[in-house]
Amino acid sequence: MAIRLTDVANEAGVSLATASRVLNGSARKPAEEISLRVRAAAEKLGYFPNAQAQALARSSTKLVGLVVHDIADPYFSSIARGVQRGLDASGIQLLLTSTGAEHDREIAAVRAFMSHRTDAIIISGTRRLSGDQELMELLESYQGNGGQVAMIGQTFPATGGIQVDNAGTASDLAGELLKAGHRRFVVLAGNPNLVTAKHRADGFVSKLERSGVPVEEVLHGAFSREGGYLVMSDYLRGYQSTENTGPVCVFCVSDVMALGAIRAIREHGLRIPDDIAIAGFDDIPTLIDVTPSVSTARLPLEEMGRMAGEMVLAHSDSKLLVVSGTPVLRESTESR
Amino acid sequence: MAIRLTDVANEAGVSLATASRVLNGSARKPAEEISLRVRAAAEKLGYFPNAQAQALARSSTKLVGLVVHDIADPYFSSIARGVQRGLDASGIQLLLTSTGAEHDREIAAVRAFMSHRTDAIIISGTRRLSGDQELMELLESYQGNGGQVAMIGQTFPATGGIQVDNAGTASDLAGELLKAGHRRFVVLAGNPNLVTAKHRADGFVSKLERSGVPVEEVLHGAFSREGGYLVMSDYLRGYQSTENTGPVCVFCVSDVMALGAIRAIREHGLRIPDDIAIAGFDDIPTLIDVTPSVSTARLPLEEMGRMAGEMVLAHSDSKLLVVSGTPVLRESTESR
DNA sequence: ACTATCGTGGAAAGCGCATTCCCAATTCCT
DNA sequence: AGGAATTGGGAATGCGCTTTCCACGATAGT
Repeated sequence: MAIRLTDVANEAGVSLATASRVLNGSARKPAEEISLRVRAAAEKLGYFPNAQAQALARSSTKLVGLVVHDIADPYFSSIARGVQRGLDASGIQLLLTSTGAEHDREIAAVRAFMSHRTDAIIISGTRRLSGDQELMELLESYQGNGGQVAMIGQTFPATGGIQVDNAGTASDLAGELLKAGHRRFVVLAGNPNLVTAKHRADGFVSKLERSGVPVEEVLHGAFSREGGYLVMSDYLRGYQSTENTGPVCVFCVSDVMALGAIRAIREHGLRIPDDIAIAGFDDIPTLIDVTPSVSTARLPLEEMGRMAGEMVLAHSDSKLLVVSGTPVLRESTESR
Repeated sequence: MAIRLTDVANEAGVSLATASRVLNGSARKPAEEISLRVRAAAEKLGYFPNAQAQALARSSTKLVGLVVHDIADPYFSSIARGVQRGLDASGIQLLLTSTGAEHDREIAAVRAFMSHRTDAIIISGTRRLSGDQELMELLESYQGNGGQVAMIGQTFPATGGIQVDNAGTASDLAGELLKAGHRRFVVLAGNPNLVTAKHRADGFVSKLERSGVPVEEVLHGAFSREGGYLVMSDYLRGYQSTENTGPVCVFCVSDVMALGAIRAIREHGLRIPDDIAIAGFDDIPTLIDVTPSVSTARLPLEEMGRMAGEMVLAHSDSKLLVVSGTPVLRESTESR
């Protein structure tokens, strides 16, 4: 069907071995004159190396797999963009899978990547408090076979990657909110089985406790826009901001949840931040177009993706990078 | 390094051929008892088929390539999610490349996909008025070798895909805006060399002309948030909404541009829609969190991606689907 | 001048799997 | 009961490429 290297070799009147040597990065460089002949032949015939065959013969596929929950979620798409950037120069292709946060599909994705013998696997999704056993074993066996693994957000002890200091960052954010004058807090903690959500909530809560301003309520729900919306709607049914205490400040463990919550607040006819203040986590790019501007803890999402990409390229034994977020207070938590 | 099919065959005490037959969808089904033995061996050894080798032996890679401008752009990430959905059931993997809208990288991406012998290539990016020759030839040769091609948005005559009726949709939107009472129009037309941008602008402009309400200005710039911001900022320097004519209605040829423009309007201290009205195109999911809600022409982005995915799976000779957008007027163009 | 090095191109052996033949064992038909 | 038709497993070939390993001529060394 397509042009093979053999055809090019014939056309150029050289052996297969020689053709391979000139067209691909071999250590041995054939003579200039021969090189030109081969290159000319390849050009003339429109030769494209068969990456599958190359992968089989060498033992590297030049493929890396990325698994995310949902590529249309700005959190993940920012990371994906970063990973692309990190891989860009090296001519490596990205195999992408959105799992919809379903555990089974996550595992299936990793299996598929293993089948495709990707040189590395990058996983950006939230680890669970329990039930990650199978995934972990899979990844360890993958690593045992020479595969690189980097996780973004939460890492496994054995795999390494980019670890976010969720608790510390949430704690910092709580501190800033206190400084800003807030004294009433509620947290939308998302799914308590996701370690990311849990660490963020816990970090926030314990900082406030240490400061003598315990949170009023910790509400659980889905770790999504929908979850933020529903839980917030529910909460608002009994909500009152009293004159003397001022508005409650709601901390959502992700910006996406915060956006859902904001929608709920609006529908309830309340004003932000006058009647209720709100803060998120991540600083997804979407926030730039939201009014009022929403307070959050900024994570260098794209950068994190890039680092993960570069990390797996480096082939160094799995490192662990810890990144912290920085609180950024905006209009949504302004107190008057 | 990893377990091979041969190992499984040995473990099960059968031939390589038999092992292959039971573990992969072969026409010939070995006896039940043998099948069980092989499956048990595979399980025990932790066998993963080598997709590269399979691809070489069969002649299909179970890979499809998707090229977009920027995966972090909600327009493209919506489409990407749709494509994933469309491919989901079939166990096909997605090879993703963001090109940053650079022509060279677009071509490089297609080349890479061809090298990887992807079964199909889906391209979602804006065609140019000129300079697409090379890409087109590449795709035709790819098709000649049995590859499926689907383009999303703008298609090449030879390739097929999901064609958006940009002109017609823009025209409809203009019609609605007229009905809503607007009489002064400006269009931020983006990059005039992108056929998508051009068709949208042209469709809008000509509808208004036919209606006897010619647009006041057509402004060009980058087809991006930045572009919308800059061009709008520039325009606003000389802007006045007079009492008798009411505010100008600015049509941006994409939502992303509209968001940039809105930022500019805000910074300029003007209110939407009181001082200036604005409409976009695409209805990207991001809009849901923007206030005031912005008018636009809704495109079923995710659906388009899904259709493209299913189209290339169908292996039918490249079809062409035309989709139209539907105008949806929201707060940003409310006239009082 | 003769042997000990290089430097270079070619032949051939895989990489891991699908698949076409081929052959032995059954089953079927008359 | 005997041969034909059928079933089911195994040996071998090839997918397109990389990479030893060889052979050969050119160069250098003493």
